[in-house]
Amino acid sequence: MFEHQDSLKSLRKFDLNLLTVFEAVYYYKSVSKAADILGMTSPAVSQSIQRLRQYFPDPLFIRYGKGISATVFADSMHENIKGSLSGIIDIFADKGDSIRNLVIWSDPHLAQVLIPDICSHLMSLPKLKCRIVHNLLPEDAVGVEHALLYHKTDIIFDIAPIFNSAIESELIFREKIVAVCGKDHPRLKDSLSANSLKDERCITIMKDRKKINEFKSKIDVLLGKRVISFASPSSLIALSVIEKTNDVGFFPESMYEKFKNIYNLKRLECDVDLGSYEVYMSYSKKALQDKALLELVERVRETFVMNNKSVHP
DNA sequence: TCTAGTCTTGTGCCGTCGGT
DNA sequence: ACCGACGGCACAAGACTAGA
Repeated sequence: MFEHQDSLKSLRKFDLNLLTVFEAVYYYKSVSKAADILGMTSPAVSQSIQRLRQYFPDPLFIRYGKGISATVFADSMHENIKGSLSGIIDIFADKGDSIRNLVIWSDPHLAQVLIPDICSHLMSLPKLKCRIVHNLLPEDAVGVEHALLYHKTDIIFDIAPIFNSAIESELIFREKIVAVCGKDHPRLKDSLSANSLKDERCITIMKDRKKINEFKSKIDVLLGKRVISFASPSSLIALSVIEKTNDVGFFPESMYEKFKNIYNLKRLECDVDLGSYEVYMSYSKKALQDKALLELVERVRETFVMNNKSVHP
C-alpha cells in the first residue's frame, strides 16, 4: 500500500490554495497587501484565513494595531511549508525547464561520432538545464520504436529509419565502410582484393540487425566468402583484436579515423566499392515541444546535415 | 475626538461538482 | 443533460486601532 495513501485522501478535502494565501499573509503581515499580490480582495483573503483556522487549533494571525501579527503556531507552520511550497512554485515557474535527463539511444560507434559534439554544444548553453544520458540501442526494432512512442528515450541515432507517422526519422549523414588491418600486417600492404582476402581471416561484428546483415552479405558478394576468426558485438573489442592479430575487419570510416593510432591500424584500399550506410536521427514529433530536445535536433542538423560536414576530422 | 487605514462579517452571485 | 448543493469571491458595511 502506498505509504501516504490516507494522508492524500484527507488532503483531497483540503483546499491547498489556502496555503498560498497563508504564505502571502505571513510574508506581508497584511491582509490587504496579500490580497493585492494574490489578485484577490481583502475580504476574500480574510475568509481564506478563517477557513484555514478550522483546520488548526490556533488563530494563526491576530489583529495587532492596524495590521496583524503571526502567532508562534503560524511561525512553525510557515517553517514547515515554505520548502514544499517553493518546490511547487519552482516547478510552475520553470514550466518543465528544470534539470532533466535528455536520453539518447545509439550504438557505441555512432555515439562516439555524435555525442561529444552534442554534449559540448548543449553544455555551452547556460540557460538549458539538462544532462545527457546515453544508452545502448537494443537489437529489437519494435522495442526501439516503442521507446520513442512511450517517451522512454528522447532521440535515437541508428543506421535504419523508423517508419511510424508519429515519429520523424531524418537522414543526417552517410558514412563509408573501410577495410582495416594492423599496421604491420605481414602480407597486406595498402590494398585489399578478393584474391588477397582469400588467405586472410576476418573479424565480424555480431549483431542481429537487418542492416548489418545486409552489409555482411554485400561484402561476401564483393570479396567472396570470408573465414571468420572472431566475432563480437563490440566494434572497439574487434579493433583491439585486429591490433594483436593479422585479421581483417570492415568498419565505419569515422571509427577507423578515431582509433587508427590507438590500435595501430591501417586502411586498405579495395578494388571494389564497399559502399556506405546511412545514419538516421529519430524522435517523436510530439516531443519536439521540449526546448532541450529541439536544441539537440537543431544542433545535429546544423552540424551533420546542413553543412554536410564530414563525420571525421 | 476625528480621520484614515486595515481587518472582519454578512450577503448575494456565480461557477463547479456530484448525483440522478 | 439537468439540477441541487456547496464553496469561493466581491461588494458593502461595520469594527478596530493609530495618529493627528
